[in-house]
Amino acid sequence: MAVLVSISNNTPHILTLEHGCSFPSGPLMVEHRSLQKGMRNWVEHQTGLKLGHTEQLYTFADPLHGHGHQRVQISYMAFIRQNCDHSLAERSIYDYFPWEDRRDTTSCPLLHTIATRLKQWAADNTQRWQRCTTVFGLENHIWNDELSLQRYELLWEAGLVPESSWQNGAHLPGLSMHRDYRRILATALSRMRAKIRYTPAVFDLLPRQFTLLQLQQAMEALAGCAMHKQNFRRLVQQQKLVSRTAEYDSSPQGRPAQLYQFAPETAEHCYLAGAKLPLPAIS
Amino acid sequence: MAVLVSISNNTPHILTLEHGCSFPSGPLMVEHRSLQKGMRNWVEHQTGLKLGHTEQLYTFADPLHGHGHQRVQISYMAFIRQNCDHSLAERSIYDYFPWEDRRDTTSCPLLHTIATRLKQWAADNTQRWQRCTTVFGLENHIWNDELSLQRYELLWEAGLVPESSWQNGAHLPGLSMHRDYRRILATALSRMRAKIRYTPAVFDLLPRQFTLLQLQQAMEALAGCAMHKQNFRRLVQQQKLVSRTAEYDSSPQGRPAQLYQFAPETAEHCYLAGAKLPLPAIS
DNA sequence: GCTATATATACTCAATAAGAGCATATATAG
DNA sequence: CTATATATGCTCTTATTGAGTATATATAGC
Repeated sequence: MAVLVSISNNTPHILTLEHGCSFPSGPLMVEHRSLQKGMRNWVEHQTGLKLGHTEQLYTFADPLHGHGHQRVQISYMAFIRQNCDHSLAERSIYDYFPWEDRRDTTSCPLLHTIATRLKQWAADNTQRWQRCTTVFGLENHIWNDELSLQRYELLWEAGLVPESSWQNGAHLPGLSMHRDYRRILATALSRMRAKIRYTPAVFDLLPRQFTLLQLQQAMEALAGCAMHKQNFRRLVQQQKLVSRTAEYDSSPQGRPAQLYQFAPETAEHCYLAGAKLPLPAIS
Repeated sequence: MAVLVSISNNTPHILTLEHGCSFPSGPLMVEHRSLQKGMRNWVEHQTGLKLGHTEQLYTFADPLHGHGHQRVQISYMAFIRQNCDHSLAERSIYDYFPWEDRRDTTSCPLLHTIATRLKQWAADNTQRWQRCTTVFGLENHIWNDELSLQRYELLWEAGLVPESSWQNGAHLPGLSMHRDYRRILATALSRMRAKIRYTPAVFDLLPRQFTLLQLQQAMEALAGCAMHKQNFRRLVQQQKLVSRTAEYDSSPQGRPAQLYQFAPETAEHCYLAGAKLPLPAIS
């Protein structure tokens, strides 16, 4: 099972089947040297895509409906370069987790709803409310973009998503998926946010040549929060992550942006985090 | 397959079988609700141990010797509280990776050896040498404790460990394991170093009550580098991670240290990194 | 009681790194 | 010439962190 991630319209998307309800998947092939090679192989056959940065997410027992059997599912996450052709349906990751996109924070009504309903759920259980505040960055806590899985699990426990068996009252907006696939997606989101921060994995999502603004917007799209332009560029250029090319972007308007390319000298490690815009604490 | 980690003698240890060459392992049980539950179950049956922080490491295809078949191996890492009784043989993690223990950096001859041999291997391949310097913190790079897997893989590629098929000349000191289990162990080391930094997982390795020095020494043991005492305490107490108990350590000599316990209010997230002692760059 | 020892604390200080703002340069379309 | 959108340069404040100095506290042994 593969969570295939790409960026379009400045938003992270996944490639889905069954109207956005499941991921492409394939068989465990014995003849391949490794499981990852096998996965690359069937993804390529199904979609014709070349995969960039790839990592294993999680292996779990998938109860086959109807039978008393279980099947082992191994989930992967892989990055796909922008503007690649394929036949699968793209969905925005934030269609599944609207609360994870905080790029536009000018009054975020959804988070208010969540806070209110979580407070109802926590009631007078202070430890439970403590968890809510740290995970959702409420009160005087700060929002941590890598806690997307914990947030989803908290909403699940609180019965605010349709997947919860004891779901009571209106659930939150956001597309659902089959089985516990939305949980896998939350895991993938958390992983990709961690990965782009400390490794040059973003460059596998961008075209070979890109403007610094495109790079920043890709980071913002994945992290789900806006960044300070000057500080971001300071960070990128200090680390010599990119080198300028001779070409310029043929943008419709304004000064043409210089095109850059990834300079893979520092391939193992980098730091692309900081430079955030102020995220007002929501109480 | 489970990498069971505990701390004794201020050093991280793993529980092993076959003279330190393999990990305890058990069957995939269909009747359990999740794979992790199943793993906990057979570990408990084999060893009688209660597991603390547990996470899945990696799933891989294990070629069964002799047959043309493969088997799927799911590896886990789990923490075990100090002073627990069990029947398995303990081995220091640093018996397998001597270069990963940098707590005593007063002239480290092994890293000099590694640097020399890697330089021979890199020869005039500058990109290769670049990788060596970033991963091993050579020249003006800093040592990153979480890159233990990359370091092992680099040594493997360079033919400096006995597992490399093209291993040429004398290999580095350090115990080996069956199959590619030492690679799994390197993954586990990297993961545990990352985990203790951002979560309160260390507390699953310590006794319920511990002194701040014990806590620091546990962190140092896992991270493989020494820390600055005052700064470490500042960090721990700023975050209110621990609360003092009424009791004191009955130490043989010196002022008795106060015993603390984990204060799980901040259960989801914390930061226990900094406060390192200077690590001289080795060139 | 004095000393050696090992711990526990209290501060200070300098060097970065990070967040945030202001200003200006540059190119294009209309 | 102007509106627009981008690309840069520079400053300033604040928080964090690495590192050092000094001192307080309790115990065991003499």
